[in-house]
Amino acid sequence: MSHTTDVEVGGEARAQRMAAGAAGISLEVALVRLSHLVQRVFAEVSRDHDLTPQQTQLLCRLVDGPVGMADLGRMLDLEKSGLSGLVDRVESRGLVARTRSDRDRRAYQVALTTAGLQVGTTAHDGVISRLGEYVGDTAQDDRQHLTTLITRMLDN
Amino acid sequence: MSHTTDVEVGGEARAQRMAAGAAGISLEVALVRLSHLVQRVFAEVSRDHDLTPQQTQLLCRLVDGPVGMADLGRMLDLEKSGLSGLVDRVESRGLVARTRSDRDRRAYQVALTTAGLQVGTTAHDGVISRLGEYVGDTAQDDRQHLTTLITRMLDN
DNA sequence: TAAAGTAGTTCGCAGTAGGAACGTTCGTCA
DNA sequence: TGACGAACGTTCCTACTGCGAACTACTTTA
Repeated sequence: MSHTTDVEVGGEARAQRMAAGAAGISLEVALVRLSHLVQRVFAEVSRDHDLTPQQTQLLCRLVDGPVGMADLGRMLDLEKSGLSGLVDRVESRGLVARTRSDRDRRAYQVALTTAGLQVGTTAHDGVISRLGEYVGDTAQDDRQHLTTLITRMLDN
Repeated sequence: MSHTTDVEVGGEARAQRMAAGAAGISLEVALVRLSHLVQRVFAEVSRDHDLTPQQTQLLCRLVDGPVGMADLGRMLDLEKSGLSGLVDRVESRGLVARTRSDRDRRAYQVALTTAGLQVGTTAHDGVISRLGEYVGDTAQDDRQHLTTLITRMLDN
């Protein structure tokens, strides 16, 4: 009854499609590949700063100012327990600090420390500039247009 | 000398920018957000199939036919040890099988089993169709425009 | 003021992912 | 042919990720 009884191989029939590159693909597939590229950029930049991609993501989300845990969880699509752990680890590196909210004494505000602001800013800039290299020399009009298209997807 | 000595909070100055939504952002930031959206779609679809996002990613990469471990590692940006573990876990669910290559007796070919092809195909289709919903009623011209930009980035 | 809801934490667990050390097999060069 | 270096994978170890459940503490509501 184990899985070893059924290991017939399937799917060879589709192998004739072009195997690599990014030629002749649909927008949806392109989006998946793009996401992968962005993740890789994050991973590379993170390594430069001795952070994990998620930690970098957290720092980048804080450069515009402190955010409450609940909002942060929504931003990062994390369950509260997962976020607790992430903030714990980054806090233990002295990059982030928790402060009790004045209005609601249950809630925390998560803010960058001085060191965290430094790391977060350069990491953020690093991600943006590397992505900029991939985007290349696109006219300002096109950039604006594409940004609008993407924004519409995001607001969906 | 511990980190607890320096927890001054910085970065408040930037807080005046608009905090939420996707308004007034650069193309690069839009790309990061978009990547996040794709990851979320993967997570949702994966949950429907009782898989993790990475396992889904693996299956989706195999629907076009068997792939060697080394190529798979390049595709998924994984170190060989990480890939070993991933394939182990998916294999133990009977969704994938390793076969020794004929030409090179060190190498494996990873292929979907019959069950794996089923799951992989529906997961793949699920991701594509959900992304299609986000793309929504984007004009054909605009779709093409976006696809072209992304393709150029990927070929970089 | 009691009940219900919200904000976070802790714990346990499975999965992710890198690095180092290792065994095999392959290709090449003397 | 035989030795050596390179390539393909695996195992072990470690830190991190992220979910769910149970819990504490504060807030809101009725």
